[in-house]
Amino acid sequence: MKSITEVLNSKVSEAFEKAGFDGSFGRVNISNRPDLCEYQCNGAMALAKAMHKKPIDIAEAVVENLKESDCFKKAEAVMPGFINLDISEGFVASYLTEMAADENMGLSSVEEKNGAKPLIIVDYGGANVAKPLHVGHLRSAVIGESIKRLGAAMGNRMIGDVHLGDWGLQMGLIIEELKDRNQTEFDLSDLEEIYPAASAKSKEKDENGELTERALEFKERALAATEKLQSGDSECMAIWKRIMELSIPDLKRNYDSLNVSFDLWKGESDVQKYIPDMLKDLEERGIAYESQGALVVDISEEGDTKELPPCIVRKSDGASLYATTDLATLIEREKLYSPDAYIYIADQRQSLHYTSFFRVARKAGIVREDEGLTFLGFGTMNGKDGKPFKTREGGVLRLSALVNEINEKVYEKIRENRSEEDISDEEAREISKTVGLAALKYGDLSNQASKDYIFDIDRFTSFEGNTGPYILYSMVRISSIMKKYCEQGNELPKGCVSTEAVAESKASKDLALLLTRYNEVMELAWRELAPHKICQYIYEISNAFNSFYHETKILSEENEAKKRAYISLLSLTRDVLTKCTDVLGFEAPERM
RNA sequence: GAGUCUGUAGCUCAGCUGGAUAGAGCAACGGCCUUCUAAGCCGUGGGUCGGGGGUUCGAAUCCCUUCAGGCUCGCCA
Repeated sequence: MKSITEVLNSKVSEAFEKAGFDGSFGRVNISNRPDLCEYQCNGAMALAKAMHKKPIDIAEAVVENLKESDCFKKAEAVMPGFINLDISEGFVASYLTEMAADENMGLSSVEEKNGAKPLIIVDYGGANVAKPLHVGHLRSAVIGESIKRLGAAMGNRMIGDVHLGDWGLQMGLIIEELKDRNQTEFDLSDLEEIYPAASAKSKEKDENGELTERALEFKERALAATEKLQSGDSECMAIWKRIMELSIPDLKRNYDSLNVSFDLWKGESDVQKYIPDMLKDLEERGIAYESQGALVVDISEEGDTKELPPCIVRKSDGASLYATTDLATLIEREKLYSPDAYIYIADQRQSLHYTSFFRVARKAGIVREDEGLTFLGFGTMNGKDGKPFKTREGGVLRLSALVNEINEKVYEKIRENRSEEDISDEEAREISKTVGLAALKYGDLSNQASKDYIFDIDRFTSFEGNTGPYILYSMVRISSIMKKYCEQGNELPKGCVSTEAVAESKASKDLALLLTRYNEVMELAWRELAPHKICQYIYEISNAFNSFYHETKILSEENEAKKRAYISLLSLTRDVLTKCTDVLGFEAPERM
């Protein structure tokens, strides 16, 4: 279904052409002066110079051709040459009716490529086995999940891969720590304690800030153990398997609590087998060469503002590193899935790594020319002081602790507002989880992904204004009305929004106009990989709905047809909000 | 030093393919619960869009310059 802007564009372009002007100037925008009009076209002013005409004359000539259109309620030319447009209620209603009848609510699916919808792999999460998830993993999980869902909503076939860090030094550290403790058996709670202890041991420093001998010795052993593991030592492998057995279900639980899920639980260990051949091939084809003992690939390209360092694909000690694994992963994905595009979601600070590894992938022909490689870098989560987020004690905050803290605050809030008889303790706890998650995710996603942002628990849980709970609250209000409407013995109207409902008041028209923009907002958010645009959109819808709600008595409306018309408008509002929040990765409770 | 990103109200953020009076939320102040959930609604005050140039009929938005801050800069991930 064409977006409302596209429809208006074509109408206004036609009017330009009919008046003898270039139709491409007939582009419309949402008005920045809502007091004057709903949409505006500024093309007459841009055109005036080239035509050597007064902008107002052009505008007036165009407006003459718009007067008859049943799409516009008002079309007027205003000095110096603005074309101000109001959309007719009838047109809005018919657009919304078509939208309501469409299974995708007017969202056009992406085009097929080679007979199938595009296949896109999203690489996010970045969890490390044996290390608990901490707040640093939050953004990747939340943004990645949203991008994956958004892509799917647009009709793409999306595959989310957690891309586990399961083959690195942390394994060696744990193996050696177990040895030091003479321990062979361990469970999850042991593991949660062992890794931090081992990590601390390897970083132990003396009063001068130098690593202690014990730390150096321990780290050396851990490196050796990692090496042993990677060469398939059976004892190390056994421990590794046990760690994986314990850790992966735990990670899944953690991600579950965030409503985040992955289709693939692949890790670095899965792609080790591709590395020797890959490096050999790179070297034989002259793409990689030795430099200072390491194997590197030149990645500089014309147009670079700065000479980029080569990408190291094998360390001078022969070990592999980040780029090696990422390239090998790409080889495996090509072999297994051969997708149309990749989206990597990671900390902005890794952007150099991604440009460099993308270039190697292209240069080596690991991915096809037409295959998309996109890096979406996110900014740091800072505390109120503007510095990277830490606990009060200065440590890293576990994700689970953060989630619990938020849920607890939401619970308190519910108890402030609802009594025990009203909402049972059990239900209140359930609702806290749902609302808390929305607070957390909306707080994150409503900021531009690429920017740093201040993570302020107090603000996110205060639930006033532009927050996740506000959105949910609006949805709950709608649900409540619909439920009562059905209890009065009515059936919910399906797929028809009447002109009467749109024209009821300024509030209803505002709401209706916002709803017409659903498909273009989703398309824009997808094109720019910008979930915050969806947040902004549902915030505007919530505002418009609440204003409407406040001034319109819905259930007590005596005119049944009118009541039904209101309900159909609210029904579509709820559907749009539900779909948008679903894409953002949270949902509304039945009540709150 | 080089590259890169950011700088918009007291605070947190939108707006940036140039358009008419720069928008929200929080905080401050004032109204609205016998009526569909007040986690709400309505209103008031608050801004040299870091500074300076330039392009343009028109700049928060484009270009140059300058200041301030963040981040990155071959064997960590």
